[in-house]
Amino acid sequence: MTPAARRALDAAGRLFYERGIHAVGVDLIAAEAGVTKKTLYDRFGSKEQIVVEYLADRDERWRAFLAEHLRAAAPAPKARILAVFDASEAWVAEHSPKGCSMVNAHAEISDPAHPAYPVITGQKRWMLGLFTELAGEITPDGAATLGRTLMLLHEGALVAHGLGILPDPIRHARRQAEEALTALAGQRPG
Amino acid sequence: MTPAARRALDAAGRLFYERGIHAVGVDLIAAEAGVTKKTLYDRFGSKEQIVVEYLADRDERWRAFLAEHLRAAAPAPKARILAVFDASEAWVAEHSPKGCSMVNAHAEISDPAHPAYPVITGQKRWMLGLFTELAGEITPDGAATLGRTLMLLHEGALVAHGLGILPDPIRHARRQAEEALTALAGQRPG
DNA sequence: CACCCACTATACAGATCGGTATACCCTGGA
DNA sequence: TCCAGGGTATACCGATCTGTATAGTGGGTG
Repeated sequence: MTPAARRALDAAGRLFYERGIHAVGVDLIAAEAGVTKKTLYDRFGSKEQIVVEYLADRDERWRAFLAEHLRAAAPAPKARILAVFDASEAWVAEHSPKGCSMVNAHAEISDPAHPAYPVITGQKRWMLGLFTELAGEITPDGAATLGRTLMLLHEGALVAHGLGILPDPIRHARRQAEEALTALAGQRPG
Repeated sequence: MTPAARRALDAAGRLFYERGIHAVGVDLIAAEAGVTKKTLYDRFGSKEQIVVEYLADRDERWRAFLAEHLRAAAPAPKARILAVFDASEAWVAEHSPKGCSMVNAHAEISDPAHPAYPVITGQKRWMLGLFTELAGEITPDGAATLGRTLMLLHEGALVAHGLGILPDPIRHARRQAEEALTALAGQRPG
C-alpha cells in the first residue's frame, strides 16, 4: 500500500466511523488525507472499495489486538474468555466510542450483495466461533449455548457502550460472564 | 396529523429503516407516499424533522406494543420480565428484521446536538429504567445490577437478530434471563 | 357565494454526490 | 540522461441532494 493510500484509508476510517458511511463523500476523504481524488480512484477504484477496505482493515487490527491479549492471558479457559472482554474494554476505550463499526456499517448497508457484507457478517461469525471455541474448553457439551450467551453479552455491551446509556457496560458484561461460568462450574464440579 | 402526512411518515419510516436515513432522499419519500415534496415541507418543515418524527413514532408504537404484552402477562415479576423478551421477539418478527431502529439511527447520527438524539437515548434509558423497575420487584437491592444485565442481554439479542448471525437470539436471551432470575432466587430463597 | 385548507403538479436554485480527464511535479533507478 | 510511477492541482461531467417558488385543484364551511 502506497503512503497516500494508507493516509487515505486512515482518514476514511476515522470519518466513516465518526459520521457514517453515506454522510462522508470522497472529496472530504481526499481533503482530510491530503490526497487528490485522482489518487483515491487510482488506488481504490471506487468508494465502495474504500468502504470494504476500511472494514477489513479495522477487523484485521481488532483481531491482532485481541490475539495479543489472549496471548498475554492466563492459559485457563475461564481466564481466556474474560480476556476477550478485557480486550474489548481496552479497544473501545481507544477506538470505538460510538459502538461496533461493523454493526454501524450494517445499519447503512442493507443489500446482502454489497461487497462489504461478508466482511461484516464474517467478523461476527468469527467472534461467535471464538466464544464457542473457548466455551468448549470449559463445557464441550454446552459450548454452543455458552458461546451464544457470551456473544449476546458482548454485543449488548458494545452497543450499550456506544449509546452511553450505562457506565462501563463491558465490565458489567465481564462480571456477568464470570458469574455464568462459575454457575456452570457449580453444575459440573471437578 | 393529516392523511398525507401520515402516509409520508409511514413511507419514510419504512425507507429509513430498510435503506438507512442518509441513503433516502425526500423525493423518494414523496414518491413512495404518493405525496408531493411541497406537502412534505408544509407538514414537517425539514428532512431532519421527518427523521425525528419517524423515530418518535416508532418508539411510541413499540411502547404501546410492549404495554399490551405486559398487561396480558401474569402479574408475577419474573413473568413480566420474560414478557418483555416475548414482546421483543414478536415485534422484531414483524417490524425489525434489521435490528433496532434506534441503534441503526444512532450509527448515522453522530452529533449529540441533533434533534433526534434525545429520542434515541430516551428510548434506551426508558428500557433500562423498565428493566431496573421490574428487577426491583424481585431483588430491590440488586435492581440496578439485574436491570443492567437484562438490558445487555436484550440489546445483544436485538443486534444479533439484525445481523442474522445466530438463530432465535431473543429466545436465547430470554432463556438466559430466566436462568439469571432462578439463580438469583436460589441465592435469596423465599 | 366566498373562503380556507390540504393537496397536486412542475420547475428550479444551490450545493454536493461519485467519478473522470488533462496536465504537471518529483523522485529513484537503469 | 531518460523514463516510469506515485503524487498533485484543477476543472469538469451527469446525477442527486435539500429546499423553494409558482400555479392550480377539490372539498368543506361560514
